[in-house]
Amino acid sequence: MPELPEVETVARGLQKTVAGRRIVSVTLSKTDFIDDPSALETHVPGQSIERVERFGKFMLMRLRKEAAHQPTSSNAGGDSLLVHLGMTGHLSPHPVSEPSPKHTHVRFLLDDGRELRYTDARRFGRMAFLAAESLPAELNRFGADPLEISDAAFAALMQSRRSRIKALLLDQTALRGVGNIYADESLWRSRIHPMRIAATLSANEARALQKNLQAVLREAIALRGSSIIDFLDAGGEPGKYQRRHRAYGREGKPCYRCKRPICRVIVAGRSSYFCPNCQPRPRSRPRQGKRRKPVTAGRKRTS
DNA sequence: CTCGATCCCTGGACGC
DNA sequence: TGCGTCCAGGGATCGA
Repeated sequence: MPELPEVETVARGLQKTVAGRRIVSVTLSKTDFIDDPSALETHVPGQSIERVERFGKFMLMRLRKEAAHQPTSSNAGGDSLLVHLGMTGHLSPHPVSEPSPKHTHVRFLLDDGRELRYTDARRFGRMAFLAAESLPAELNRFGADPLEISDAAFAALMQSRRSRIKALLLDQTALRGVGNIYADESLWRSRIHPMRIAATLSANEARALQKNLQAVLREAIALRGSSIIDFLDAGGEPGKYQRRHRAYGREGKPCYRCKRPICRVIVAGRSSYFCPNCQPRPRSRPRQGKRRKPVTAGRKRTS
């Protein structure tokens, strides 16, 4: 499932193989995962792919109009194409002569005779053409990049939330790019239970989580991501990071630290793998309503 | 603010 | 061999 490292891998691959190419035409089949299919068909042909970047779990393809009088400042204010791979999305260039696999929903014909194809069996992905003026608002909906966030901002984020840490890590408006695998891996490394309330993490725990999250993401990028089901990079190659998983997908298998079996619980609607020994349950059950009586003195004024 | 439930969608795993 | 059922899971949405 493409998360930050997988998307980074694909984006780097596309940057090498299709940046600079002009899109000659666009062919759509299923379009229910595209924000505005006709805008895509209308505005993309004729533009060239200036750069391919990652933004959270999105691929951000910056376009440039070939027409002569466009602002030459290039990447500042062009249109762009946003692509989310969802669970099963693939985006890669192929010779047009090569038959398209099933579930190929978008084909961008390039000026060098290849085709950039988007295939996605489950169509959990998303594609959107964004005119220059609408890009900032779209990107602003998302939180900080976990690899770039400052220590202070990460600590402040943890302190400000009463949600369970696993849910917070998955919240794209808080941090962009973290998904189920890397959330679990970073919590395991940090010895933090997925149901801990974020604001109850100590300063040391928060710092450890930040560093471990960043380390996990960097290592995964170096190994070109995790291939669980069918992730493939832009060159059709699987990643290798799944071999390094210490928690994710290991229910019942021994913890790499203490040998006790890894457990699975559902948090934030997602399977969460953790070691019950190394990652102890929070003391009080999160959100149990009435615990103790309001006790005398101070009710904090909350609003 | 935060939660769980529900839906989207298809293919792979599993049981008989 | 074939069929039915369950499950995975990112994200949007809705009601609590």
